[in-house]
Amino acid sequence: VSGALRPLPRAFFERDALVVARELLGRLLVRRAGDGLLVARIVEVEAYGGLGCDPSAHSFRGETPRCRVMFGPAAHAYVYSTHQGRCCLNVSAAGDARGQAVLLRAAEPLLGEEAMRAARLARLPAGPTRERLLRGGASHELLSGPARLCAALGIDRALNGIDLCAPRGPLWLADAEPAARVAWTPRVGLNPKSASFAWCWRAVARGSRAVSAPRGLHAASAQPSPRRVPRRAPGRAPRGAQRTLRE
DNA sequence: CTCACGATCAGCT
DNA sequence: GCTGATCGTGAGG
Repeated sequence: VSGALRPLPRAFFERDALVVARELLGRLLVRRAGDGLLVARIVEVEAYGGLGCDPSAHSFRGETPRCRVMFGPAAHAYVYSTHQGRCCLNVSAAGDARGQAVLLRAAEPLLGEEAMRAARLARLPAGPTRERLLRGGASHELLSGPARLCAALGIDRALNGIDLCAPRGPLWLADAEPAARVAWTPRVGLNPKSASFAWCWRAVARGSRAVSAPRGLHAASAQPSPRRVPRRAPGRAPRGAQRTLRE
């Protein structure tokens, strides 16, 4: 981690959500925590296409109190709550009231890993996952999921609506080398028979161990014109499983 | 690694 | 009421 960690300019986010998603891979998420900073490298995102265009976007049917931020200016935090009091963080995109946003799904800890671990542990019940994190291993699991990422960085709905370009704000995105290799996949956890399964809205940085595991149905039947690509991490043996990926 | 299951919550129709 | 932009467990490969 080097450089000034200044917020990316609003113009970065005033583009189509798919472009913003791609550009965000490899960039830094920075959280002010007390005296210090927590910094993580973004490795998995999902674009949400917005009003009338993306059936699984909260904004698909128009503005509601919950998704209001998606219709506002770009580069604002849309934090919504999901099961069990968990939260997910999005960044509003486009800024032209199309209702677009990008969900931050996974990241790698770069600075303040122990504080992130402590924040995760504070919410974890006794069990094998708690034991893993207590033993200091599994750092790739710390931020590997949208709600895990929020828990580790202390992001909750108190941050909903904040401007992520504010100079001394609690949360922002900073420049870094963009991810070199990117793969697009369908969204996690939706039905392969649904029409929207053909769309690849999810982007991951290839080779990162912190990418959240596929849940629910497998991506192997993605359309259109899927290409089967063996997934491998640098320096590791190829894994047995194959996933359908589109460049 | 994968899958199936269920906890128990806000938002919406 | 019903439905998830989820996560952790536990069993199986």
